[in-house]
Amino acid sequence: MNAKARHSAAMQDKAPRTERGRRTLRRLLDAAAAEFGERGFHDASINGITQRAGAALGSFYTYFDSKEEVFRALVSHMGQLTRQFISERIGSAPDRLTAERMGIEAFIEFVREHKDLYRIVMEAQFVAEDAYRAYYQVFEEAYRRNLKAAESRGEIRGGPAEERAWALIGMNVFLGLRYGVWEEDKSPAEVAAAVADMLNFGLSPKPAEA
Amino acid sequence: MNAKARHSAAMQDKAPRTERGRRTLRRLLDAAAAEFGERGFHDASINGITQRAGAALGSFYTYFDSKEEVFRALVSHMGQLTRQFISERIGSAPDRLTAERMGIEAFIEFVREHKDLYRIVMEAQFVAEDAYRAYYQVFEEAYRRNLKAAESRGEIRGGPAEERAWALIGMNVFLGLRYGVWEEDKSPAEVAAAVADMLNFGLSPKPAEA
DNA sequence: TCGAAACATGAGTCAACATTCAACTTCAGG
DNA sequence: CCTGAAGTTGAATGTTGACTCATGTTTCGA
Repeated sequence: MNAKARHSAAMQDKAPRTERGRRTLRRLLDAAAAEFGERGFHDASINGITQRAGAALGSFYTYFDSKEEVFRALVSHMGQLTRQFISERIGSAPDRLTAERMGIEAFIEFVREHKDLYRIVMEAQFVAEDAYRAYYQVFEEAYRRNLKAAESRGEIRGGPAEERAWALIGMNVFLGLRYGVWEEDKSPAEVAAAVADMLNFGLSPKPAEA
Repeated sequence: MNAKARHSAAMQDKAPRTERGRRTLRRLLDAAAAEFGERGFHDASINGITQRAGAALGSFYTYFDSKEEVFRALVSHMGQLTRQFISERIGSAPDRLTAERMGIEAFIEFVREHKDLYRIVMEAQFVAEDAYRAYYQVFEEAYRRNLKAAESRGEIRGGPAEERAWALIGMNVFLGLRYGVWEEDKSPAEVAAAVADMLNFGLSPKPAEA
């Protein structure tokens, strides 16, 4: 996916045309991720971004229309990275329940490796709510599809896919926050195994009615 | 819980001493909740708050030291309201699994009635992270205690309480966001029932091994 | 080699608040 | 009906930082 497509229509005119331009854009994007991740949207400054990127203040506006636009670009970028990483990691799962456990493990690992971008996604709820909703909407749809498919294969018990999807997303998000961003005191595998057990068999000591 | 205790040591000197003062403080608090809830921390202005409260700009500083301080006061206030509401609602539950379902239902209802305060809590992650962590820490501890107790009563299968607690918190948070804040297209009871089934019996079509 | 398109630069502009403060009002107790 | 503590007022201050733009430099096709 190239820069032009990634940043949508608003960027058409600002897309770099030379190799030098592409390098500068990349540096600005990396710098912005670091700046936003460390200081949050409002405390981040364009100055800080260009400083980190080793570019002049004005250069920022050669590639972006506003502070919010880079932010949105980063949210969208994170969405793609995440989906790609997770889907690669759970691709080898023999069934949905295993996929669920591997997904949790992979997600926590991923968050640890991309704390900056992850904080940006979470902050998007307040800076670019539409981008935030879109981000999770995509996950919800994927989850729904996967749950339906697994149900029809008999891998899981039948039930409403939408509510389950949001519940699973919430679980992942908070596990990522607690064990990925806040503290790394437990291994992702350990956390995933613990939660997967609850997810597979439930909390009830008695099995479900037929 | 009175205003002095609620807003901690930092407010000692600013506590109102007369009835008139208490009324103004209350108006400012309500106005601040509305302003922060609607516009977010950074777009909210002290001017907007005092305007809504029908007070003068300077009066704000008679009761608060800074913009961030009211914000923190509101986060803490929301924590108390939430815990009180939920615990009242699940007080009558015969067992933990029922409590879990009732808790989800109550939480979604509560969020619907307090959208402003709920957005403030979520935004606290970026405005006052310590307050945000403290908020969820309290829930985690309560969850852990409840899960342990239920386990020892044989109401639920044994397992790691901490990971389960964070998973359950995440579920509730996202269900509250989706079905409480974003869209009210499903009844809280419906959502709670759907998720409680997954929580009780798991997704696996086969029961857990002994 | 030349010219134009791309790109880079950073001082300067400008509006938006958070916060302060000195003057003013209210009101209860004496 | 006086006095001082409590509360109210909003103009003024000061800072901050996004965004502009005129000027300069680099790249590259012809």
